[in-house]
Amino acid sequence: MGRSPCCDKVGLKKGPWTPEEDQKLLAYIEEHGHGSWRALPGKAGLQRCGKSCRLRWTNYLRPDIKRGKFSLQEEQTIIQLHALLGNRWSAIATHLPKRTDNEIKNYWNTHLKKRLAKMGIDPVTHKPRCDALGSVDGQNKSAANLSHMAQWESARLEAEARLVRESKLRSQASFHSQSQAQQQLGTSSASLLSLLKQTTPPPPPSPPPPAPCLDVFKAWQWQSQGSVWSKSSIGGPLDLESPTSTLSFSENAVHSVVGFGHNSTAKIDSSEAGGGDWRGYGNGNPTLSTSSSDEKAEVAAFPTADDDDMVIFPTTQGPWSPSTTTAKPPPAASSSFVEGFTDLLLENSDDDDKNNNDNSEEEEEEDEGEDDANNYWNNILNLVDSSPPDSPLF
DNA sequence: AAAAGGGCCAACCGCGTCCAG
DNA sequence: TCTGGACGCGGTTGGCCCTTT
Repeated sequence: MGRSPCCDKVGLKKGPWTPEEDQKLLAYIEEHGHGSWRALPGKAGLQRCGKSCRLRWTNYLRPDIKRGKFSLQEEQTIIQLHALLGNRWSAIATHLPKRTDNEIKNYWNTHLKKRLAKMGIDPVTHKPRCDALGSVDGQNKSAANLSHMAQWESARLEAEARLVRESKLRSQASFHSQSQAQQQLGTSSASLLSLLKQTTPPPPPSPPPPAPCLDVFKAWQWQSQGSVWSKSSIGGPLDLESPTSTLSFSENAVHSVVGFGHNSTAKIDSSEAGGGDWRGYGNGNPTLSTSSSDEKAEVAAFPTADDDDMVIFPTTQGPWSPSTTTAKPPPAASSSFVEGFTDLLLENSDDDDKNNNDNSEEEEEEDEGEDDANNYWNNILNLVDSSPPDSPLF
């Protein structure tokens, strides 16, 4: 493949932007919008290629860009999302609305990557490194469990995403095929979470789909009230009987735009869910839950490394409900998002993070190894739980 | 005080994807 | 269905600035 660079034309300026150029670009976009980037430079009187203009706008001139140091919360978000998404900076940036992907990427490469390495966590895989975990068997096992959970979840997501896509294709082919697809979805959920089903009553029969629109990714909803097994933000009784998945079909495909950290319901219209942009799911990282009905089971299930021993994570922050499954209690306190992870971060902060020392007073006891790893991944899971619904990934 | 080294960040490059014709 | 233009994304680079020697 390969296309010639858009700035091959002689006479086009490259390199740092001058204030005059910024002003021209700003003024033009404010008045006309950017429209076609290709055509913009000529209209705006800039000797730049459209790409350069776009970059300058999105990374610097855009009015909604927050500049300056990253807050601790932002750091946590980046790290946790990177654990789930990898180097998909644009996707990560959607969770930090006022930060650009470029900025996040730079910050990661220059600060966070090093800090994680210092913590003994591989910044690429986010797995604790063996040499840093200590030699205690329990610690190693715990780390193995945690990474196993993440890997299992990734695989699960990939499988479900694939099935959603397939179901969409089928639904487009014919109404009959659509029913088939749903059957497969149910089957998939059943197989993926069969262990879970062993300990919970079977879900009620799924009603026929009202429309061929898929509302995917209803799971991981933020529950501000802290109810572990709660229903979707729409309300209604809690369905503990359907821990399978929450892929639902709804009449109206809606984009629900809710701010990060608030009650959120991820909805993706059928075009996105089926034939649309699934790039974000390519590596199977983001979380997808499906259900056979409109019920949204607020649960994420992970096998441990033992695999015969399912761990059920409440996807909300709140008290663990022992009545839900035979599972173990949550492995670490997810209730303190900041404390656990922040301590980890601050503990390993470089000198350049001294501005965050407000929290350092809270650093007290630390259970090295297992607790750290638990906190690390639990916070990642919590973050997924609270991910913004308008993200292309969740 | 000057040179060297490293960190940081804005900008560029090339590839992948989307979409209209 | 195919093709090419346009855009978006992630990796990389160049150069400024700060710190260290």
